[in-house]
Amino acid sequence: MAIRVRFAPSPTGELHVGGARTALYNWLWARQDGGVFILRIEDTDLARSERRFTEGIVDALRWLELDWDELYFQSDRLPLYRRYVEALLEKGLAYPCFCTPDELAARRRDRLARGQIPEYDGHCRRLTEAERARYLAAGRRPAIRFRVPEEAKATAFSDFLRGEVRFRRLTTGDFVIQKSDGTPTYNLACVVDDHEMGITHVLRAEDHLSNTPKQIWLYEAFGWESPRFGHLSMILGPDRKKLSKRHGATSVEALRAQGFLPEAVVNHLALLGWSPGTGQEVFTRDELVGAFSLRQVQLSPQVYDLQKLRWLNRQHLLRLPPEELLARARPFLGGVAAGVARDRLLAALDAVRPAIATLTELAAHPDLAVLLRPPDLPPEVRAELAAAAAPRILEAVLARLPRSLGRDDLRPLVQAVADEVGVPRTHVFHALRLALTGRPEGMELALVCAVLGADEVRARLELALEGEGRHG
RNA sequence: GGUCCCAUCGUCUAGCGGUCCAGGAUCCCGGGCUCUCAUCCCGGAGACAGGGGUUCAAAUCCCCUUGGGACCA
Repeated sequence: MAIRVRFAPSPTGELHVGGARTALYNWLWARQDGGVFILRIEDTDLARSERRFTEGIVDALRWLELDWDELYFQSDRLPLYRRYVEALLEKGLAYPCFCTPDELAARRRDRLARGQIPEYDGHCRRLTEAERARYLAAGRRPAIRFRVPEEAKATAFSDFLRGEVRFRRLTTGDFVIQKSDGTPTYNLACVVDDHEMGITHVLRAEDHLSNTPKQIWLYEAFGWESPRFGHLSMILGPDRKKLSKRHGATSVEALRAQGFLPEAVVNHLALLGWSPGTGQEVFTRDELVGAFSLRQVQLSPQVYDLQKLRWLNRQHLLRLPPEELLARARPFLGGVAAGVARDRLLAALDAVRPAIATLTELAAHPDLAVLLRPPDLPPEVRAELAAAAAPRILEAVLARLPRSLGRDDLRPLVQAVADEVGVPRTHVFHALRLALTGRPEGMELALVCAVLGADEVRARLELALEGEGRHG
């Protein structure tokens, strides 16, 4: 039977890299297994969920091209959860709890002071009908708690990534499954949905490991077969703490804005906690679907590292066809590319790409601006071009400039000019570079000339000489 | 505080009892290529947390300690 897996984010923030990795691993598994990948938005916490986050997460997953087969919103399913809570109440497996947050907090302090575990003390476990009626009459809205069976306090399950996980005892007592406002808690909604949706394997991060026993008891209370659970490691920041906003670019959205390619982000996330064992580092999405295996996932937490992402991004950038590179770079180019002919743009982007790691760097690279339009020559550059042999060098280049200037044509030309003027070849390169680009460093000059073309080179040289005349 | 998970170069990892004085990638450093800055190529530095076992043999298995993380509050 094919697997049914899901990714179930809460829309309380942007999609961060940890969530994205969980989504990716589920997706890879489903795709290579011919299974079903379900996206479920866990938006029952009305206070913390926001629509814009839902949209952001969905956008981010689309951008990563992690397509889902089914989509659900828990907020559409509230009556369902209530019905199942009702069923537990009827079976006596759950009960209303009228304790207020203040009362709970006070009693928890008491327990702590006496050195006891700060679990729920079961205050409302055995209320009589009369007592319940009195609370209701007083206007108290009850939460619903799950009655944890004594024998369930020690429980174990087989994690399909970690093997046997054994909990010696529970530390929370009867836990809430429905809040006093009638909305379900995470564990309840999660169990109901995983069952209703026929989830076969729950592949999620380690932060849910300690929730698993509670969910298993719920499955038992409902009389359902539970899915199999597997818990991935956490992704940490450089300080080895759970990744959060203060670590900078931790959301997929932020990575996108910084000019990372989705295929690079996917590649990087795949390698963060998984290894093919072959030494291959650069993967296309299809290659990942073929190579990925849960047997090779690392259980220790990993530190998120932008360096490796940058390197991978560069590898993927280098592999893009020029047309595709332009399409990807477009949103980042802004005014730099305004009014530039398409062919020139294609050639310029292609020429600059070995020098950069991200699309933002590409757009901001000085070499790119210089290839797209003539530079303003700064005063010190003008001065240098007016001094010594520079004017003679430029004149000589102009005189020998061929009709078309390929990448291999510059070197002989420079050599000839050097011989003619009687200066070292490097002086010719230097003067030419200054005149053409306005800067002392930059990409290979022959490439600059090839991209610019003979006409543009001539125009820029004339401009430089003219300027020299004016200021000389 | 309790419960659970984890432990190989700074980082991501290979290694699943002998082929490991531990391999790859990234980062860093040096050299080469070169008109410059990069790219690229070559080289270098850099790790089995500690201690006990088990075994002819342990990075690999077990235990303890230490460390890191998560969850419940």
